[in-house]
Amino acid sequence: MNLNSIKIKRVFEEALASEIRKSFSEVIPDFNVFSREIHNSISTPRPEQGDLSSSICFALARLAKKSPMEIAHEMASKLETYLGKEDFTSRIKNENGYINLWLDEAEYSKHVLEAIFSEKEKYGISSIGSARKVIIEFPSVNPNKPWHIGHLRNALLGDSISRIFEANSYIVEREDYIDDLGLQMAEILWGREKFLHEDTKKYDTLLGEAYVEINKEITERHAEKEVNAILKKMEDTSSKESVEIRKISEKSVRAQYDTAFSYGIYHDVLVWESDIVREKLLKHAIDFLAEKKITQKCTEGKYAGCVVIANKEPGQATDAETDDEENRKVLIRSNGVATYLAKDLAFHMWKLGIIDCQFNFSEFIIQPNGKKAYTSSENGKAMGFGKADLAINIIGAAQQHPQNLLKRIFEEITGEQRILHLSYGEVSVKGGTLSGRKGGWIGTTKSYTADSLLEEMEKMTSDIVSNAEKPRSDIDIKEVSRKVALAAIKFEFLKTDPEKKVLFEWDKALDLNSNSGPYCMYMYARASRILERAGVGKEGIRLADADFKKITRGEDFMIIKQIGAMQETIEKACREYKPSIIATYVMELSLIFSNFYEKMPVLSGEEYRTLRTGIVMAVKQALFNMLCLINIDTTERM
RNA sequence: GGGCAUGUGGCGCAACUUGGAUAGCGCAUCUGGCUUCGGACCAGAUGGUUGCGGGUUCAAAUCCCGUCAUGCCCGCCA
Repeated sequence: MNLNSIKIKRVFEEALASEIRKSFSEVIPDFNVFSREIHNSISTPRPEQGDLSSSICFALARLAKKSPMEIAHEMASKLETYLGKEDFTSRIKNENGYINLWLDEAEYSKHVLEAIFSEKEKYGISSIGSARKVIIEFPSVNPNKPWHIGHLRNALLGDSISRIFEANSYIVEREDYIDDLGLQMAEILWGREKFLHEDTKKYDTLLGEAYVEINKEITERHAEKEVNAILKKMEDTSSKESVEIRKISEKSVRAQYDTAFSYGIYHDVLVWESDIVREKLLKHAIDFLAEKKITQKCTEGKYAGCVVIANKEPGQATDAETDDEENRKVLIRSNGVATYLAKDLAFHMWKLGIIDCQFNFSEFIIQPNGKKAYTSSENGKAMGFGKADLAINIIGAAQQHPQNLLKRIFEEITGEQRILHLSYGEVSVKGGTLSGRKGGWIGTTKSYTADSLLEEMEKMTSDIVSNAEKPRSDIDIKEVSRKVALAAIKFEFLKTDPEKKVLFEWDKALDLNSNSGPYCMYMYARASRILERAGVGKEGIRLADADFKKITRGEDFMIIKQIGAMQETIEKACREYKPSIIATYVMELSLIFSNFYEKMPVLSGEEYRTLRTGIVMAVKQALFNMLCLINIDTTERM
């Protein structure tokens, strides 16, 4: 059994609960409520105060009308009987009213190293997902432009969240929604002859630049009606307009996916708006909602002739008195055309398997990781996509309201919370926004595309790699500088809480001094070299030869504790859907490791050698596993 | 007008969900450290009324009320 930080916490909690039940049950009104308080009272104190700590005596003090110090003193001595070798607990002390628990550092270290050596890349994974299927949608960029740095944030978040959910035993389907029937594509169609010319440029960039021109022209010539006429024709998926725009879109998406691949981002399935329309998914959905009486058809008033739905977010009352005109949202306009929300509802019904609508799928592309990405299509065959237990949408904070509406409607339909919206703050640049319409992504000197960001970053890293103080002759400069560039970008984007908005500035983005991605990679490379020097090959070391009595209360044990907390961290990142939690963990581990090898020589000193080599091996594995969750590649040398 | 989010040393962030011991990390600034397992490194120092004002509590960055600032959302657009 793997006794990591989660289980030790539970052991401590149970000991506390059982002792408190014995001594304080008379003053505790509801023990179930109080056990929650016990759970929350446990935290990790600073190292000199122990390995786990509980502040529960303060709560008991009020109930029992005694001082917390007194209670802590009595409790500590009673809790000593719970200490046991099998839990690796060795000491209980009370201090200032807190109860502090110490682990047996030798035994716990041995246990953690054994666990990580036997589980290797599986160490730290959790089973909380219990094979439930989750469909994660990202980044769903319109096919009329290249990915800019805002789309990149979305894609990196989606990719990392996918990895984190997989590490928690969810079955993950990475899905990308392509809106090839939107207004923007109609505009492309309107102006393609005048503005879209073949070029050596990447097709998505070509299209994006042409689109900005086209949009300007439409505004100047007041051609909105002509565009709308095209849009209407596109709705018929057999029309030549629809067929042509699908062709243009596919070419553009392939170009966008070259960008995705350069960042190591992959998908399982692409779903196209045009296929949704062809398969009449929308009609099925509207019928379903009408049958459930969730929607209604208005016959009079402002929304006469429309199909509408209550405009309320989760938790808001849906009773009749607030159910006036203002609180409705249109699904089908009086002219019979569906709104965006209606389409989104229909699509989510497919995602969650609420209505049965079989799309056909065919192979879209074989990705560099060897996995095929499939696409919905007119021809092809039925496959097992969709029908998920949970749908996660990686969508900007601007869409909070429609996403909440969506969540609420599905809560009404299914009676449970099966849609999650991972909302993230938008990326802006100094001059303004990254608008696709106005071309904000084009920038003034360098364009704010994901492609040029990687290109610029690679220039920087290749410079640093080749001009290092002690240049290495045994590395492939191109390969290493690309890996470092990617690490720098990914770490920078993922270390920040998704909720925070980001102001992108070139000089800050390219400042590698303040970036932790390469630092963590460096620590991995250092660990590799130490092991190489130690002569550790594939067979590893004999842990039985390690003298665990030599573990101190310094950086060595801090590393052990950090590694023991890996599963806890992976679960937390999943529950809160925050890759930044993983990034912080990796950063902390790197910092401790750096301190460790500075202070504690690994190779000199026979009696320490096997033990510390083992710790270095464990660090290397832990860094690898966790960096993988934020899609950062490691390198043995740099 | 209504709703959501954000506000923490000069800068960028963490801790807020679940109140707890001295508010943690990086950059920048200053001072030190390589004949030693890789200097993309390490040690030390300077720098904070956690936007502001109340309240709850033995205890508040964290919870509650108010307030200010910034950004976003609120269409028979997508």
